[in-house]
Amino acid sequence: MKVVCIAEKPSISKAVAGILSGGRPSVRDTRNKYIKNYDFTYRFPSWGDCHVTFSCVMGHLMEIDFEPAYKSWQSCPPAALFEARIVSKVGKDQKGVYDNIVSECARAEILFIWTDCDREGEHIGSEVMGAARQKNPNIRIYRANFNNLERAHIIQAARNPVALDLRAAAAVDARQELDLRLGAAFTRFQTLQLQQAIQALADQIISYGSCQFPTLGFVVDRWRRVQNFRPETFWSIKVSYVRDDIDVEFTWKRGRLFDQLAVVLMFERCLESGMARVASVIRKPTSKWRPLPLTTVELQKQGARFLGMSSKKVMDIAEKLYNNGFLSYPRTETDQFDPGMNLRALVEKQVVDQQWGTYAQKLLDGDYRAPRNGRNNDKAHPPIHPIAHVAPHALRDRDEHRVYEFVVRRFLACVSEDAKGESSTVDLEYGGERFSTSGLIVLARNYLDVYPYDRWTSSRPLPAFTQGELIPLDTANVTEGETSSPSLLTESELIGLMDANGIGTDATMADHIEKVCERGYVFKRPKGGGGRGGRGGGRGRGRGRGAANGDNGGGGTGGGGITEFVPSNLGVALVEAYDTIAFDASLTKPFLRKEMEEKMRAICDGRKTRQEVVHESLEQYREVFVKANREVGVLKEACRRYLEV
DNA sequence: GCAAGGTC
Repeated sequence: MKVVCIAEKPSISKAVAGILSGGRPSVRDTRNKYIKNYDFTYRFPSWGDCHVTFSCVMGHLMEIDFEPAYKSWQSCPPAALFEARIVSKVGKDQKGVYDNIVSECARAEILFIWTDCDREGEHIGSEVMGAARQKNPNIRIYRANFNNLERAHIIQAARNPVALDLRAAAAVDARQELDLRLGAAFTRFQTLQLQQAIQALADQIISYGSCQFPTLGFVVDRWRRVQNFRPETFWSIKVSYVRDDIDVEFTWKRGRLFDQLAVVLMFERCLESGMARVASVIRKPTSKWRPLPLTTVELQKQGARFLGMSSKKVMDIAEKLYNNGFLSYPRTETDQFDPGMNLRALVEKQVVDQQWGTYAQKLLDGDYRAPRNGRNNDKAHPPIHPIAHVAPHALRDRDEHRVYEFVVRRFLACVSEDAKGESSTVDLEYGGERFSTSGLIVLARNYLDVYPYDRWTSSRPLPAFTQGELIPLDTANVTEGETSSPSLLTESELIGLMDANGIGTDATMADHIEKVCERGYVFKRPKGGGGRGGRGGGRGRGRGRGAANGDNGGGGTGGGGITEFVPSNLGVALVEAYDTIAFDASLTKPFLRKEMEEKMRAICDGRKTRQEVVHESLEQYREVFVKANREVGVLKEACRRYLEV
């Protein structure tokens, strides 16, 4: 019996073939330089002794597009793209991969699919199925259910083949079709209309996509909040008392109020009451939790915040480290380690390191703790962790080492003890008002010793207070302050918003951010560099031309500062126009994407068919499209206003 | 010349 196994990527086929063959597969080259065929024999309980060929694809095999007749932008009105026939073909550069599957399966009895166990993985599996049936329509098809590469888990998966989830594959089919139709129709519509109407946009592509537009929307939303910000004056009461040479400031429990008269009245009541009384003294143990296992989103956020790199750059580096076998797969939503994973063995690999080796050894000597579990599990990949130790000099690029170092420190922190401390809180009662101060003593830094990205330090020590004692305060004042302007979106915040709103996936978020820069919808600039407030802070900049501000190459290299996003005039105009045209269905809001997620879930659950979802969604999109066409004047007007000043 | 999703 011949069995052909196909994984989603080279690393998986290599790892699984290694486990099932007992480390001794024979290796054959294919027509793709990244892909090998691993041959070995294996006894499957249900199929007996088999000749196995283990190979893989590299992501999706097929791509969809409109029939060639619709290729030219002049060939049809954009609205026709809602009905145009779509064809599926072998992807560019995928011919060798495709042919390998066709020929390997031609003489096989069984196709055993080992793609990732997520929706896209089911879809890729269905593409592999199509290729396998090309020359062998009767081949039997199974799927492996696995979500990590632990030996026992893989063997378990090999012994218990399941069926491919064709509903999940159908859900992806629906998403692909809708993204293509909606994206292409609106891109052509906007581009053709605006190029012709506005000189400054004559040779610019004004693309629409269900991820790029909401990404732009986030940037513009925040920018508007900054523009519309007006400082407000607030008042508060502050009291202080010196004991043992320590000046202790107590803050008002009410925080701050925007009513000066009210604050003054309360303050007077305080003064009239004479002395303050210590209402309570509470000392209790406290701790600062160690971080969760590392996901892609978290890596990108922290990379932007602590390493000063763009999310794109962090991902590029992480992929490179993965391809060199230093890091595990960098695209994961999972923040729980599988209980079967041998994490101590991974810690052991780090004891040789100059910087954190001693710490790793301490973990092995007894400080090791099982990691915390987060709430996410994509059922396809473990959290990002180091696979091998890499000495600093082995990585020529300094940024590569900084990303590697972050992943290692994060991993070691995950399996450490929480930091421990003692907090003390002293509450005062003064003229019917409550005041409070608190102190912290860090008793055991624990994970903080290896994870400098978190800060937790002891405050100045508090003098001793006794509950019930009366205190003659040294100062008591009404203070005045102004609310301060929010700041523009940082990359870390943008990633957070995209994640929270389901815009893009772990693998694509950085691409969407890059895309809106490339289209000239938004610009990046060093945080704090642009000065804030004042109308026009972001307006004089960028004529909506293209990624102008010279950031493209080195996006935050040097490990330097944090960047923030400013919308271009074009970006602001687009958001404003679509908010006007159809606020409830604005294309720059995240909900189209959220609806899509819901629809895909409906297909997966069997509540709806692919056809039903596509049909009803197209109906809905067509309505928005018709409205946009009818009110194209609003779009043009907005662009004129912002671009032809 | 259009999307978003895999992966290299």
